[in-house]
Amino acid sequence: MREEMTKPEKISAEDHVSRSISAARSWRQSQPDRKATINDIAKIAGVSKKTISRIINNSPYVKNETRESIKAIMTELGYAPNPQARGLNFTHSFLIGLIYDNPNPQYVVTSQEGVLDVLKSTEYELLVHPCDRSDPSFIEEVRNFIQRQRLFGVVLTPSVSEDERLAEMLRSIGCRHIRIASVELGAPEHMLVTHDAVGAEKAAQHLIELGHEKIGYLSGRLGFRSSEERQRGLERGLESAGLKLPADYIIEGDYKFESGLASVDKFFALANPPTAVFCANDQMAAGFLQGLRLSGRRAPCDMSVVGFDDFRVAQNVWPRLTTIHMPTSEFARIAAYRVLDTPIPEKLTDVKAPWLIVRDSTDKPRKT
Amino acid sequence: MREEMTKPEKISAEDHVSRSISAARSWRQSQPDRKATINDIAKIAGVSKKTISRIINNSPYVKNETRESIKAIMTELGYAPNPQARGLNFTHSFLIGLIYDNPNPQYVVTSQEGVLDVLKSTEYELLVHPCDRSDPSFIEEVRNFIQRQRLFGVVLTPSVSEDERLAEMLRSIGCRHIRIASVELGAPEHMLVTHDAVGAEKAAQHLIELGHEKIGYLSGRLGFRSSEERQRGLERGLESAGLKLPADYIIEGDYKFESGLASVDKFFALANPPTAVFCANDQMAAGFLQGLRLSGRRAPCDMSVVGFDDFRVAQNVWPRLTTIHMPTSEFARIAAYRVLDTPIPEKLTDVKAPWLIVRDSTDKPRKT
DNA sequence: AGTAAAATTGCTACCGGTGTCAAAACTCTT
DNA sequence: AAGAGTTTTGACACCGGTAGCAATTTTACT
Repeated sequence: MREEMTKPEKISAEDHVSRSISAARSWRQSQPDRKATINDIAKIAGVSKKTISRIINNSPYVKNETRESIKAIMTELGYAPNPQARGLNFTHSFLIGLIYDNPNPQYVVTSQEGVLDVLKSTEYELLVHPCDRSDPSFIEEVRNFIQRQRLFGVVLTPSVSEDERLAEMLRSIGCRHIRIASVELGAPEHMLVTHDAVGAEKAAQHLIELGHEKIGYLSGRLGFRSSEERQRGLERGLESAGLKLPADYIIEGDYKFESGLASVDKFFALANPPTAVFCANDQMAAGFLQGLRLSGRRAPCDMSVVGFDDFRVAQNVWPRLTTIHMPTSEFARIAAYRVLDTPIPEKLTDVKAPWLIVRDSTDKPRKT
Repeated sequence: MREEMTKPEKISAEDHVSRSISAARSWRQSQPDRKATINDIAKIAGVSKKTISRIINNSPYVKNETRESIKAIMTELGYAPNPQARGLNFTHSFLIGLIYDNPNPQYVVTSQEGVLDVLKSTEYELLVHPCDRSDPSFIEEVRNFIQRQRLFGVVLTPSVSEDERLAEMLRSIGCRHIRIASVELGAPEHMLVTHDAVGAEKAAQHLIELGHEKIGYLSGRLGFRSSEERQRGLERGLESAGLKLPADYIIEGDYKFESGLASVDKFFALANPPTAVFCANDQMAAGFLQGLRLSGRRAPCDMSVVGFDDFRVAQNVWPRLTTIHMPTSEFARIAAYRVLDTPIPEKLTDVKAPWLIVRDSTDKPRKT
């Protein structure tokens, strides 16, 4: 198309690219098992480091032709910039932390993989960091971790996410953070609210629709916001049907299977036992089902049981649990996007409060 | 003790230290929210960077007095060297990778925390990396991950640990690695063998001692070494009692709950069903128990069931599972020590093959 | 005290990138 | 063809560390 003299110094863009590629190939010949650095790429392309750097960082100030041939070289050599070296200039590394103290492996793995899924298409990596809130130096310990690694930001899951001192520390050292929690505890820009109460309310409604009027609550660990919120939601649901949650219908659990099992006797020791129990999580509900069986009873005929979380256990017990589905993975993804300050994809923008999944552990109360 | 003139230039070591500390304090005054770097420490201590570096790296060529006062400054300022900057000089970062594709969250979390527990007292951090062996570019993907992050080393858990192409790639790029696997697959210096067959043999012995002679096997996913090994162990146990595992007593599962559930009908469809079933993992055993119940049967009276792993689910089902305890966390720790090339603490040196845990899902066969 | 050996310490370059700012190479006008 | 404005590019210092080797101080010994 274009009319050009075939002067040696006037070569087309394609030629430029293929010339670069062959330069890259011959470099690889001479340096078989060394990974290319920015300097190598610069040398091969015959430009300065800075220009390569511009391409790494998507600077617009690079001629298209130059960009093409450099990119060709990078592809040819499988070049990837060293994140450590990059992080050295910025004040942070390209690492995100996932800070958790949740004892439920399913929860941990689900959140973890949610975050990882988002990071996969970025230059960031995930550092996992379990912690122990009961350790007096735990704040210090987390701070050291963050500062040593120059973390870009962290995602906090319940129940560490509920810790105000931790949040304050993060604020004070200027570390980006998103707290996944059942309710808004602090500055909204750092919160990702899972609205446990709304989920619990749906559990209540479901039981009420089935005809239950005497509904008990098996709580999670004392002092955990999630447990309080789930109770609050239950109460709200009962209230809007003109019902109440009497104090003796609340049995204290600790989110573990055993406490669910043990609670059965406590509920049935009541003068007027409930006909349905809402458990603060699936683990306890599974324990509850087992406790029922141990005492010669069965769900749902002797007692309706509702769980919370909808982890795999909910489908692995018999009867399979009616439960509240918590979109844990989705929340983790959203948290990751927000930590990175990246727009949240449409698919996730309407992730909402947890919802009800009806299975086999709930039915009408026996004596209507 | 020592006789000394109180010349001004002769000050005691303690003075030196306290002088350094107050210098550090006043530095912090002037730079309230900046983290100290090696340069700051050097300036405060009045020595060169290199000397600080020597202390960071435990070089013996530093006078004790100097060391003390510099250490005091570091402690006072909470100084920690930037691992990125350090990694830039070495050919690797201070990051360890945990590469997994195990779908069992309990397994993942247990291994992960085992490794983390070891890394806690080191300068290394853990990068988790789930992967998908069915993805054709998975080797490439893992290689990119390792090379981009300049990982110091990786721990591989089953079943990625069984992948020979992956192991070959790691060898070729010179990345330290330990493969946790049920049997020795490659160079022993890279293997950590869990001896699943030995565990399975114990399961067989247990059932045989109870009087079972017709023992079935519910396999894990086809092509997984762990499943093959567990079968091999079972067969070995049977053989040494003069028994055999007939081909139709082997039902194919996939390690998931559902396949355990579904297998019940298959076993009972046999002309001469077994009186006991050894399941390749607890998940399937839990499913098997559920399947029994669904078909109106019960363990252990209608069928004895043995699992493998001893994860929490084993205690959460009813009847609680007799199973083979796999010391997953301990193996993960050992792998971590070996990747770091650190001596393995005594407590772990005698971690051995998995062992039997007898609970409620096994008993004598009904008709003796 | 003088000197060699040993113990400390610092200088300088470098790891693989990025920021600043000025220089060079193009446009477009006139 | 020169001048002015834009677009590209590069030189250089620097991020926070480490390595090699030379320089300095201390110690031991005559």
